[in-house]
Amino acid sequence: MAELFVCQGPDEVPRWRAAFDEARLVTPPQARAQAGSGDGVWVMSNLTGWQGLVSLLAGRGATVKVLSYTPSSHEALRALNAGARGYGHALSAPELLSQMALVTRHQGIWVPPELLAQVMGGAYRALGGESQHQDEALSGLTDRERAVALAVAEGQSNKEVARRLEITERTVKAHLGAIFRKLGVRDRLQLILRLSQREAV
Amino acid sequence: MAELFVCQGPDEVPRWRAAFDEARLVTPPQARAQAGSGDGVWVMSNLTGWQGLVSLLAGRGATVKVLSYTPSSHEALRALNAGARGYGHALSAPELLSQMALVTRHQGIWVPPELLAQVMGGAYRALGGESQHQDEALSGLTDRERAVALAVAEGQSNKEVARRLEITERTVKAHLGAIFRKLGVRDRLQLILRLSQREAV
DNA sequence: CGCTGCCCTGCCCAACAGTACAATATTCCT
DNA sequence: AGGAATATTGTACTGTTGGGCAGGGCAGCG
Repeated sequence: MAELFVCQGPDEVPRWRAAFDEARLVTPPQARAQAGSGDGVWVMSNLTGWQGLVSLLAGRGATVKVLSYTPSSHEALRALNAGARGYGHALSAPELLSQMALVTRHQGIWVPPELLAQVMGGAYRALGGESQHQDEALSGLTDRERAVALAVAEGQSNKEVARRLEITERTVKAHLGAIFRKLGVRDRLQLILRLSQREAV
Repeated sequence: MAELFVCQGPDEVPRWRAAFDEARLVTPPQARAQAGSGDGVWVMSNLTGWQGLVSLLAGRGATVKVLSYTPSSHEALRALNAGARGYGHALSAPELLSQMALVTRHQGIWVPPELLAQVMGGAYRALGGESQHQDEALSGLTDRERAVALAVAEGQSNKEVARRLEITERTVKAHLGAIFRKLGVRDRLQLILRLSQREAV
């Protein structure tokens, strides 16, 4: 039961020390040799062949977390698919790293909140969610809210939506507020990502 | 900060009591009225309109977990996509429920291990060949601009991009200005639409 | 006849986005 | 040496966005 950080150079020591002072820094070959069941392993995604390493260690029973300097939903999916239980930014705050460790140690999955919607959206579409994705997300909305959501998903500004629906900008905002709340997104950007990301059938 | 179990009949009381003796059993309408930010809510997937309820409560800041008598990867994705942070069997052992609560309370995702591989595998296969349209649009940009564009395309704010790339917000704006000019879009909304749509150049 | 849900609006405010007008540093090419 | 492109940051300004507070109108339901 150890905590291992897999990275290449000695300059690659972000804030891990602050979160885990008992941790050991190791190179990929060392990790292959040492890590075993029950260990917590952190792998940097800038290592060549990190996915293979993750698969190997995860298959051996280790709890693998992947850290990246440039997190993305695609990389997150690659990591999780390889068997990682956590994925996050390499420069995350120590408290966040501790949280990741806690969650993953208890059979949980940890992904940055901002990537979660995308990762889930991708996974959902992949498993036969098809283009019902939009309809389903929109089904909980009222008629007016749906109209606003669709217009915003086309990239229209509040002013343009207001003109199209012949209502005030204030009303557009009111509908948008309800949409954000119901769909659990924080702003129109996330709304667009949620609605416009579906495959070309 | 309360723990709520949403179900229809009184006969629907699995082993929750054992895991959370301070919990309250409520009906869907009561849940809508009472649950708020920070609350832990458990929703049965045999309720009609459970997805809407999950969206609503999750959007409100509650930590929602979905329980099913017939778990499937598909239903799990529906739950997570609706904003739930946990999904499991309604008759799970109390220790498992406690674990779910712990994990989800710390921003983690909890899904039965046997479903996880299925979910992730499907997602990964489907996302095999995505970014080509992106490469095309991004090819005219410099390295830095491309990094900014990709981050923005994920829905990140200027502040978040600045943190990720370790530069000032002002610099992010500078890069964005160049991106808008080169790609001929007026703002980040249009940028997202351009990068996330696969056809129609 | 109240109650509730949906729709519409006004005023106001904090935060964020985009840009104009700068300046400084580095690198690569002529 | 000089120029061009890139990367970085600053100050200041305008416009957009999201939302709190507050209200009006209309339909359906018990």
